[in-house]
Amino acid sequence: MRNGPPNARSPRPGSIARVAGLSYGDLDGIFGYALRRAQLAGFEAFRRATARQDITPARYTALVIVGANPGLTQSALGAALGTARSGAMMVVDWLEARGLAERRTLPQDGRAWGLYLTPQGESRLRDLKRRVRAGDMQFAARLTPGERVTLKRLLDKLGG
Amino acid sequence: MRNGPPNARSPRPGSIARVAGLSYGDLDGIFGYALRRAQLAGFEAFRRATARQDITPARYTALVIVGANPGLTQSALGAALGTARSGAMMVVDWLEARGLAERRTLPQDGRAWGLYLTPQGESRLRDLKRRVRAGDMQFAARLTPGERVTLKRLLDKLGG
DNA sequence: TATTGTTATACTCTATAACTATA
DNA sequence: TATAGTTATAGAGTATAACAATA
Repeated sequence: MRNGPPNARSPRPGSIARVAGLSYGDLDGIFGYALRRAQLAGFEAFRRATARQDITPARYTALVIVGANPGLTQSALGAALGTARSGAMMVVDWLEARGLAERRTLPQDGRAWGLYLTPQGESRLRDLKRRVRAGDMQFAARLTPGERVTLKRLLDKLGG
Repeated sequence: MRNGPPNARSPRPGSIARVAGLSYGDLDGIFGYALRRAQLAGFEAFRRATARQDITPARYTALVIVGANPGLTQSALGAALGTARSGAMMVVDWLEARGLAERRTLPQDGRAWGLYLTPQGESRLRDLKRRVRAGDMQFAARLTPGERVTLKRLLDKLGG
């Protein structure tokens, strides 16, 4: 059963704090593992920044991308999210059910929908952007400004 | 329906290659997003390195940690994996069903099991370590040696 | 009382396949 | 025939709660 406030996300696996006295063996030599740990800390920062917002990283990503690419099709959104069409469908259903986005027919292609944020979606996105940026800056504050620039450059080399 | 070879993992969401001509808006300024992209690339490297092995990052992590901490309890393993006891149970069931690990009674505590790798588990782990290390090095080869040292240091500052 | 392991259950996410309507 | 969207279904992963045995 859920124990959080209504419409809140269930707690993330999130904090995998190191267990004192435990050996992590080879894992500490694997970049993939270090990336995973850092990314979970980033998830946790996102979760804190969007607490009681019923938002997830995937939903936030969809909001940002639709906002930045009005008229986008669901297939294109699915490609951007790295998910199948059916997954994009569910995200768009979720956004539409909350009045944040809408599907409009496209004159040039009767098969596809164009996706657009509603005014409430735009407003909601502005608020979420503020929260997420602030949480992300707080998360990255463990690094110096120079380290942040370096990290961003190296991550982009690895992840595109 | 599954389309891979028997016992293979289903394909990861994995490659979220950038969609040409799409704007990613604010996402490119968020460390959490860059971390997520890089980590997915790392997952993909892990998947390639362990193809047709029916292994997952979580199972591999469990193997390494049990191997490095013989006699570990399931609760401690769950804490290391950042999962609930029931989740640790399922991983251990999986390892035990394949003869890779075993539960032994602990004289000092009748409630808990001690976890140990079997000889097959040790052997399998040695092979997997070779594969994972090689895949990880290939993945990180996109960086210079100096960049790799720097990245590891910065990730550890973020993820513990 | 608290903790360990266990079981049962529910929920989320995602992939797959089949279907329709358009191209 | 190919593609966009839709629907239904299945599987993996994980959290929660309740329980028995032990501390």
